[in-house]
Amino acid sequence: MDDRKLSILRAIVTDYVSMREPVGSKVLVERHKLDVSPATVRNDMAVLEEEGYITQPHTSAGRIPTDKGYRLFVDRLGTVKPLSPAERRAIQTFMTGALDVDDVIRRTVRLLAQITRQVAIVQYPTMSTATIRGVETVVLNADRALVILVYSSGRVEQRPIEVGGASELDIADLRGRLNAALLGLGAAKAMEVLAGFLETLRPADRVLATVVVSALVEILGGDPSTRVVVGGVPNLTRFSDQFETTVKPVLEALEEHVVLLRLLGEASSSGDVTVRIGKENSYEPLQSTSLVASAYASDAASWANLGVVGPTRMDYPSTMATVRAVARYVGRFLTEG
Amino acid sequence: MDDRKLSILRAIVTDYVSMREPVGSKVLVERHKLDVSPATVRNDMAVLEEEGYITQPHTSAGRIPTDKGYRLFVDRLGTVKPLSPAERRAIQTFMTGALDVDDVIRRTVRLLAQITRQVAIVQYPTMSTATIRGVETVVLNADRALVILVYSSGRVEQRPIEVGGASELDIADLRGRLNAALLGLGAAKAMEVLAGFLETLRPADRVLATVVVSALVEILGGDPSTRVVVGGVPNLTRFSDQFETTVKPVLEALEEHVVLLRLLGEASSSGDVTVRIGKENSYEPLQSTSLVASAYASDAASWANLGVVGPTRMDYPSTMATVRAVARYVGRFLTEG
DNA sequence: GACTGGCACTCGTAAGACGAGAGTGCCAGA
DNA sequence: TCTGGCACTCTCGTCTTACGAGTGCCAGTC
Repeated sequence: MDDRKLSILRAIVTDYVSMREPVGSKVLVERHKLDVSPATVRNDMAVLEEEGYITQPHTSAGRIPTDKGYRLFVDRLGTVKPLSPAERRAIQTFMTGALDVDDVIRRTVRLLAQITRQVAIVQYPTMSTATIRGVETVVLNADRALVILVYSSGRVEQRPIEVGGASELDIADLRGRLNAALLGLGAAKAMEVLAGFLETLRPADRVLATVVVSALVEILGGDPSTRVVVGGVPNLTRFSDQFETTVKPVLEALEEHVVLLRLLGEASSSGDVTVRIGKENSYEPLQSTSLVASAYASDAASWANLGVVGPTRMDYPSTMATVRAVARYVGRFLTEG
Repeated sequence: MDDRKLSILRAIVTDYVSMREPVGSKVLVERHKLDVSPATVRNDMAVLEEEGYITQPHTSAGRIPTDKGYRLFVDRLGTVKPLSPAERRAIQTFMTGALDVDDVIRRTVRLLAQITRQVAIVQYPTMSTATIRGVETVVLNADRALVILVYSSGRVEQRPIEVGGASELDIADLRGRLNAALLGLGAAKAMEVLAGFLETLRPADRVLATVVVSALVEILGGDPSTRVVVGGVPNLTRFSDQFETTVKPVLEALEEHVVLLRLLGEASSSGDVTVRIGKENSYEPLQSTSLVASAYASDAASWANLGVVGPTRMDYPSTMATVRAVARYVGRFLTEG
C-alpha cells in the first residue's frame, strides 16, 4: 500500500466526513493539493476500491469510504486532534457542584453528548467489588424452583421461577453451565455474559434457560453497575438521510440497555479508547453506526465504560479525543473525590 | 350543534386516526352507514370547517380534525374503550418481582410505552412529604453569596453562587419573590414553578435570578421526585411523515426533563386523566403532539404524575383508558406494597 | 326546508421526458 | 508512470401531462 494511496484515502475520509457527500477525483486534487492529476487519482481510487477501502454509491458518483476504509483511517491515518480550549474548559468544569453519583453520571452523559454532538452512553460506576460466588437452584416441586445468587460479599438474592416440569438433571446441568460462565464476575460483567448466554445452548435447552436467565437478569438488574444512561438522542437527527431505515433501528437499540452494556464492555475491554466501526459491531441494528468507547476508573480497583454512538461517517479523531478526555476526567473525579 | 354533525365529526376523527389520511364525504358515508347522501355530509362538513373543528390540508383532499375538533371529541364524543384482556393481564402482572422504586418506575415506563405504543413519561414518586420552609441568602462578599434551601423536615441544603456585584437590595428582593413562590411546596412542585419563574421577572432582574434559580434547581434536582423517566422513544418513528419538522423538536423536548415535569404537573393537577391537545400544550416544541396524563398515588398522602406523548392523531379513548388503568395500578402497588 | 343527484372545478400526485452536470474508465501519448 | 482527452453512465431537478379524489354549488325532489 503506496504512500500516495494512503493520502488519498485519508483525504477521502476527511472530506466525506466534513462534506457529507461522495467525493470525486477533481475536487480531491483541488482541496488537498495533491501534486498529481485527477486521472492519476482516479487510477489510485480504482485500486482502493478493488481492495475494499472505498466504494461508489452508484456509477458516476464520487467515492465514499467503506467500514474497512474507516478502520484503516482510524488505525493508521488519523492524526490526534487536540481538544479545543472551549471543550477543555467544559470538561474541567462540568463536575463542579455534582451532588452524588447519579448526578455525576447524568452530567457526564450530557457533557459527552454535547461535545461530540452524538449519542452518549455511560455505564454506572461499579461501586462494589463483590463478585459472583455461585448460582444455586432449589427445586420446590414439579413446577416451581428458586434461583439463588450468592455474592463474594456474602449477599444472597433469590427469585422464584416456574420450571414447567423440567427434570432435576436438566436444572443441575444448566446450573453447572451458569456457574462456569459467571463465577468470579462482577454484576456488570455477569449481565454482559448473560446477554449472550442463550445462544451458547442447544435450542432444546433454551426454554428452561430463558426462565432462569431472566431471573438472574432481574437480580443483577438491582446492581447499579448493570445500568447505562443514554443521552443526546436528538443528535440522531443529524443522520438526516433515510429516517425509517437508519434512525429507527438505532432508536430501538438505544432502549436495549442490556445490549448497550454488552457492546460497551466488548468495545472497551482493552485499555484505551476503542472504536467499533459499522459491521464490526456484533449487534445488527447498530451496524450502520460506529461506537467509540473507553473504560473509566470508577474507584481504586474497578472500571466501568462509557462511549458514544454515531454514524460511521463521523469525525473519529475528535470523537476519540473527547471520549478519552472525558473518561479520564470522570475517572479522576470518582477516584480522587 | 346538530346531532348528525357530531356523528360526522366523530366519524372523521375515528377514521382519520385509524386510516391516517384525510377522509372524504363518500367513504365516510360508506364506512359509517350514515343514512344520508355524500352531498349532505359535505354540507355539514362545510359547517364544521367554518366552526373550526375540521380542516382541509388542501382544496381537493378530505378533511382532518383540528385541535379543536379533537378537543370536542375527547370531551363529548369519545366512548370509553375497555382495555383488551391482554392489556389487562399485562397491567396486572407487570409488577411481579419489582425490586425497588427504581425498578417499579422503569417497569411502569416500559409497560405504558408498550401498551399505548407511544412515548411514556413517568415522574418519580414523591417519597418525602417535606415542603419548602424557606429560601435564604447569605452574602459573603461583593462577588459571592450562598443560596440556602430549608425544608420543613429540617434538612438544609446550600450552594455557593457568583452574584457579580448585585446589590444586597436586589438580592433581598429576589429572595422575597422566591419565598412567595415556593413556600410550602414539595420539591417537584417547586421545580415546576422555577421552570417558569424567570418569565415572571423584568428582564433587568433576570441576570441575578438566573444564577440563583440554577442553584435552586441543582439543589432540588437532588430530590428523586423532580426526576422523570422517558421510554418508548422508538415509537416516535410511527409519526413517519416529515422527520425533520415533526420528530426532531419532540426528541429534543424529551430531553428537557424539567419541562416534562412541568407539563405533567400542569396536565394532571386535576383528579382524573387529562388530555392536552396540540396547541393546548404550553411548550412550543410539543405543540404538534398530545399529552395524556394522570396523577398516581405515590404514598398515602402524596401524588406524582405519569403520561404519554403522541401525535395529536392518536386513539384517545384507548390511550386514556390505559393511562388511567396504569396510574391506578401503580398507585395501588406503591401505597399498599 | 331539508336532502339529493349531477356537474364543473381545483389541486395534489404519479409517471414520463429531458437536459444538465458530475464523475468515471480507458486509451494514447509524453 | 503519469496525464490530457473523450465517450459514456447515471442521478437529479424540472417540466409536462393525465388522472383521480374530493369539493362546492345548484336545481330539483320529497
